[in-house]
Amino acid sequence: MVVEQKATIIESAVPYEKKWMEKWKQARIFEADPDPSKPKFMICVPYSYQNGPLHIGHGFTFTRGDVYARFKRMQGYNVLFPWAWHWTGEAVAGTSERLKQGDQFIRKVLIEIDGVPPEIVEKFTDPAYISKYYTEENRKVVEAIGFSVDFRREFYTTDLHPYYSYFIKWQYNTLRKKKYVALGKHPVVWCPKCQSPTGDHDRLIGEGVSPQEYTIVLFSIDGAYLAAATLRPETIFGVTNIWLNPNHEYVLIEVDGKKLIVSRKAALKLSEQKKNVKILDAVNPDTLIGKYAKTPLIDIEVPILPAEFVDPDFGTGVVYSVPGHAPYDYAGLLTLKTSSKWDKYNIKEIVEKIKPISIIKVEGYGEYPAVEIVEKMKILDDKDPRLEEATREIYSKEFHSGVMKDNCREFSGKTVSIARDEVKHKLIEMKLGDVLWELPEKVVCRCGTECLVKIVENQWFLTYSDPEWKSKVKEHILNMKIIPEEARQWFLNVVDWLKDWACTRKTGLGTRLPWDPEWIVETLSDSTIYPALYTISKHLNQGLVKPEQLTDEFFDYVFLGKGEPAKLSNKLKIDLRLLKEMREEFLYWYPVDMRISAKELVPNHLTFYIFHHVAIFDEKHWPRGIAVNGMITIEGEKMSKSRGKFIPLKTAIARYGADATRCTLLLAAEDMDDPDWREKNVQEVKQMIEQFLKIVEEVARAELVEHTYMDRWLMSKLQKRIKSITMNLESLKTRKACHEALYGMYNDWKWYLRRTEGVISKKAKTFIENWVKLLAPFIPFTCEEAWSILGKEGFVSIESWPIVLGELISPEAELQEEVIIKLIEDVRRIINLIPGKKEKLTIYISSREKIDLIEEIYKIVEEEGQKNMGRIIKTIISKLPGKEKIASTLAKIYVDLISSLTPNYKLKTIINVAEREEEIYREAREFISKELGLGVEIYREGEQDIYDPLNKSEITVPLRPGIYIE
RNA sequence: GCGGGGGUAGCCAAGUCUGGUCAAAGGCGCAGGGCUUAGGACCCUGUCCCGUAGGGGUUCGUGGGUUCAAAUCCCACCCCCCGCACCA
Repeated sequence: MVVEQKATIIESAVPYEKKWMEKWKQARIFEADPDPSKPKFMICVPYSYQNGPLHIGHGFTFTRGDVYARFKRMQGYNVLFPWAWHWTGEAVAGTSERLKQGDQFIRKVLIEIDGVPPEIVEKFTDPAYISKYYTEENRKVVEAIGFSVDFRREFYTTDLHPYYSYFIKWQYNTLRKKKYVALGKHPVVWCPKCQSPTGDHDRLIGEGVSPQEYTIVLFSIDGAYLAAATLRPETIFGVTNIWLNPNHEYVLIEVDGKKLIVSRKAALKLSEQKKNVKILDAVNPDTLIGKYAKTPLIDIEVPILPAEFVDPDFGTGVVYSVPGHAPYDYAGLLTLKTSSKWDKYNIKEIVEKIKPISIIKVEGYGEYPAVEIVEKMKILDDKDPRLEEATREIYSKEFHSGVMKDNCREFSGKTVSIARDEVKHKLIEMKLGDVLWELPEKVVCRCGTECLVKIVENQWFLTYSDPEWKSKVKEHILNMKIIPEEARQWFLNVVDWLKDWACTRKTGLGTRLPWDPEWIVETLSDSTIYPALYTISKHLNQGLVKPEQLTDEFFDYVFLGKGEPAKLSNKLKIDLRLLKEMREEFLYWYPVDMRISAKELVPNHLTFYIFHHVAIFDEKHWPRGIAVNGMITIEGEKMSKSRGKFIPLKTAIARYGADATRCTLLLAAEDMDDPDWREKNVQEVKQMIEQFLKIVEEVARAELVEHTYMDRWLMSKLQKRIKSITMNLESLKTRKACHEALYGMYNDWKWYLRRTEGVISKKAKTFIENWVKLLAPFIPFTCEEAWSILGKEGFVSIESWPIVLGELISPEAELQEEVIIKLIEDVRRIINLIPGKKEKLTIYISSREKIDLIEEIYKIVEEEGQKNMGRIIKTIISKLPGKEKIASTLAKIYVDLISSLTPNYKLKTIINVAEREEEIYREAREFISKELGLGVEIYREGEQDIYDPLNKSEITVPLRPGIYIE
């Protein structure tokens, strides 16, 4: 199959990005082979479904993966970051089908949103072509965005691929042997016209509606049964009558050897859910109304009455009435009492005798909650729309806090939620109950047909509900690295709640089930352990092994170590060395160290991924880590092709370049927060990246001086940045890490230049080199460019990650700068407060005696917290005779100083810097003067000839000088 | 309903685990200044309220509580977003 090349040109807005992409490719620096001398790190992201272009949502998750891969690679790990394409599923077939039918909307989306050239859209009537097309295009996007992928290992899924389906066959045979696959049946939303399940996106109406389980309760009458459907079987003890809608026709049907009376529509529904449903006869409800039927379990006779609120299209069209606890039923009785419409039935007398029966005790209500709420809301008949609301209220209250009263046989004293289940089972056991699946809301298929619920028979299930399997999975989840931590509980909950999963389909692309080939393994079920395939796909892609040679025995050996390689080599005619090499390679790379995905996959794919690994592999090969992240919004809105809120990655790259796209995404969110893509942000980031490159160019050109006064500070800051960026990356806090690497470093650099007045030292160049490295995982193209501008050989992508050099950390240099910044800040505040022109700043440094007080007061604060001001004041008075009057003010300033500095600085640092305080201001005098536009004079408290008109020198404390402005 | 996440200044968004350095990072917007032929970019300053000296007052969904001290801990409530299955 040939896919047109012109459709797949991806051009970045930034010229050098293409250059580096090609150089990487040429140098093959991202191809990873086993290397026993290095620790390995295998990272992957879930492959994406090839039914459209990769978009910025993919971009977000995948960029996080790439950043982590690049980071680990620079840290010296042998990193494997593989890639593949998901073709399995029914959506692509749906697109083809719609296109064939001439659906203009889908055509428009393909051309206008996805950017498919109009002349080839016609070929999209072949589902395989679609996936092929997007795979070709998206591969180019993955390269263009700079993901550091080993493309030798690439594959796509389904039996269209030479070997993928052999792998899936092995997987399913293995699961079946272990009894994790079983036959069963399950309800689906079904279109009778299309004769297929109607998934959410195949619907015109009823998105998100899923089948709900009703209990059928059989009331016997004349050798047949009235089949009432209910969500609340426990209310059977409060039944007073049965409702039929007299305006509609009912039918007598035979199911499982029993004769049932239901509405005509219900008969149709039942026939999709039960075998051998036969319609025997029409039944006119008039012939039943006024008669009595026998209630199961309690054997009492209840009358059959007319009610128009009964919807014959819903459930069975037969409703049993519980006026004590169901507002509709009580309202139905009210209607019968007040209206003369049904006089023909002569039921007035019967109706008069009916009294609600109280069977559930619920907080906040008396005997008859339904009666109460109907009266409270002043509802007068069964046509009142507020009955919906009343029903919801009572239903919910009783379900959550209701307890069955004494008149409920063996169910008395049980909570409603438990009794409901038990009554249902009892009824079914007695063959006086059954299950009916119903759609709580109307669902209409895209073809325009109203859907119903069908029970699909002989469906294959993955038995996720198996308690042993579950508990193994849960135990492993407790031991995994899960990022962020909150996701762990979510996983555990999902495992608890997961039921058996229908793992086969009849339509769409995929792999046939080996033992039952009319079924195709469903999309979420054929993509669980494929990362294992990456470890050997490199060899398979070379064509040295034919697909037919990939038998179950082959995979048993390579992945599970079963069997004798020599024998197997003989049998399969696979070179023994190659066979062993594949086994070795699997053992080298596996398990997956980190899998990164959006959080929407937690309740399905990611959990399945753990389940299947646990089921199939040795424990040492189970996944080590999972990181999940939020889902993209665009300008605050959910992504949506139909509303135009959709940005393909190729578009972002073409508009802003790969690095700006990556960086904008990374800066948008981390953990489970949803990132928001904003045009304004990406513009801003693009400029910032340009600014960064400009700085690198300037430094590369600059005449470097040997040393500046700010070098120590700059190096110290650098160490802190390295530490923080590394720590954040380690736990995939990509937002924080990227922010600090870009803006944090930038701020340090700006301050450095501001202080040195643009003079750049050799150390400063070191800072810039480190900056390039620290940014390399985030904006790799720009960093390669920067690296070469700095005159460096090779790729920064495979340089070593900076490590913290403890000896370069200088708290004194940092504190010194802080003191200067604080001084300037204080002066500015005062300048803004006092009127008039300011020309001169006088700084007063505290007397030397005050330095000793720092330690003494520090000790008091340590011992007693900040409470004991008295003791601090006394200490000050004893050390500074004659300062009694201002001792309390000084005490406060001291305490402020100490409590603000001690979290970051050791006492010794503070004292050392205080000793040098005068020197610090004298050194920075010119800078301070320039910053503030004031002349600067410096005095020490107590100095002779001191100029101090406001007596500011007196209330000074070390590192908190007095200020006088005039 | 169940499960998960969240409500912070004009807006976006950190901080919450590990209470005090938080009137609260960063960005945007806005205002003033510098640079520039001009604009853009860039740089500096300001941006809750009050204050002619580095101070004070009131804030972090709402209401309580714990504490010398709460955006941060505890309880209750209100509101928003996401998932709930055969769909990738």
